[in-house]
Amino acid sequence: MPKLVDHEERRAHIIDALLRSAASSGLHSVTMRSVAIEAGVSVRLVQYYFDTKEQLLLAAMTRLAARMGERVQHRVRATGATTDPRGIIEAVLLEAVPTDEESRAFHLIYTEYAVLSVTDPALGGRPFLAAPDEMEAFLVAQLAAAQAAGTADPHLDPRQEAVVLLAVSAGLGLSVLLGQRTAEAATAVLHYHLGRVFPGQGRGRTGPPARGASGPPARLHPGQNAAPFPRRPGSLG
Amino acid sequence: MPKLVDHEERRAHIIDALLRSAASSGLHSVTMRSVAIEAGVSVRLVQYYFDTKEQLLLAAMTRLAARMGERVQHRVRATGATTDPRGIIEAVLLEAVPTDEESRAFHLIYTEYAVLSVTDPALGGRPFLAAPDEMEAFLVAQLAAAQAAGTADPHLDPRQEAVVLLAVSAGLGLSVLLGQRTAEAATAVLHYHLGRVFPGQGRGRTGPPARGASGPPARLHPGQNAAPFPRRPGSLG
DNA sequence: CATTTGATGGTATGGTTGTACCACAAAAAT
DNA sequence: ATTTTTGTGGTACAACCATACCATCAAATG
Repeated sequence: MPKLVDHEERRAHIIDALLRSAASSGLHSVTMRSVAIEAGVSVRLVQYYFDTKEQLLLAAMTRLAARMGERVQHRVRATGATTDPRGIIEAVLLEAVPTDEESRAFHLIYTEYAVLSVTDPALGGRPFLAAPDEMEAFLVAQLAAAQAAGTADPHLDPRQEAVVLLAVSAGLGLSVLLGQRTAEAATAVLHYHLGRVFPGQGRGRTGPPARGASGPPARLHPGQNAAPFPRRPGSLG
Repeated sequence: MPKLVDHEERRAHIIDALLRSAASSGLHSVTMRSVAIEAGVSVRLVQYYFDTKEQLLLAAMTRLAARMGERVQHRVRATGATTDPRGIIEAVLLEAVPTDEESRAFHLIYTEYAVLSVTDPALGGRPFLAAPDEMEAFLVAQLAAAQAAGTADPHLDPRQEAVVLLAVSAGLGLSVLLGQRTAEAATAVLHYHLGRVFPGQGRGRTGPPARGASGPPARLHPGQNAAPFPRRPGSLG
């Protein structure tokens, strides 16, 4: 063989370029050319390592799903204690709330892929079916453990509550992505809700809220965008 | 003036064609031609009533947002009683869960628009900013009323709880859209959660759940798609 | 009756996209 | 030293897209 080239490394490099390109102007606007330019290679090379655009998009989606798993794991590990169910659950759910620009870009592309995979048969949602299933089972186990330890409300149904938690997390994350809420507001709401699931005296409020003052305003002023990230002048065509 | 033509009626007809086209193969794949064909008119006519594609998409989004409001109102009115907060809230939140193909199509396009509006500056999310704000204020009022009437848990913070409810609704609806959950499972989870907010003996369970049997399974078998709607052979290109 | 004007069809055009094809260099294999 | 193989660049091509332009028909107004 002639030139020694690590194929996987090259593929990863190109995929990263795609993700960067998609982060700035949307997944729908990525083209073979834009990816090639972003990666600093010729279009031919993108063709060489991923025969078709479909395969490139598919590979990027797979990588994205894998990275999601790493992110959650990393967050849980960063919590330190792997034994406190509440901390673990909080870490897992908070991953869905984009805080800085990096995580915002990540979740934006992830969401775009998810929505795209609904209509595009080539993106049969395999990577999106496995992850939530595992996540849900994981949460069920953590909730049950917390109940056994006496920290979680024993009245809860772990199965249903796990689904609720996942939905709250996804819904809040999406609202932040859409600019309806700030990341801080979403985080506060998530903490509030966890306080209801874990009624320990830690964070949860037990008495009724003071009238007229119920924490930081959960929504923004109308017309004000929560996410002042730069919006490129754009296509839509 | 020559031919008598109701412009608004023509525009509505074309917009409906766009929505139908988007429902079947995704918003990203709608083109002037596809809309014209679906509407049974020439491309020139689409140009005539909406000068540019951008304006067409914008008009469709506006109509979509308006229709969302009508849908929620219609659902609330169909409940009959406009005085029972729980019923009203339940109706509002259930609207986000697509049950039949029609509502699935509607919510799919709505979601596609929402995601698209993040990256596309021409779709500055005005229609998506106003609706959730109103919805949230509405829920806050209903929750407060329910608390005053003694049907809702007085420990709740109406502001935060309204955001949680909205997030649960959106998250569940999205999961159904993505084929991760059936509409029935999502509805069951929503009922469960409302039972926790309204701890009356109506639906809510008070005791701890029986071990190993916690209602209908909230998730599907892996690999099985929750929504066997026809997926057209498709582009992705 | 003439003419203006709104509604419509058809077609041309400039640009973009994904992909196929051709060429070539360099290193390994023979 | 020749041949094969692999990585890379450039370019051509067919399809498609949004849009601009040209033409026409019909109706209402003068």
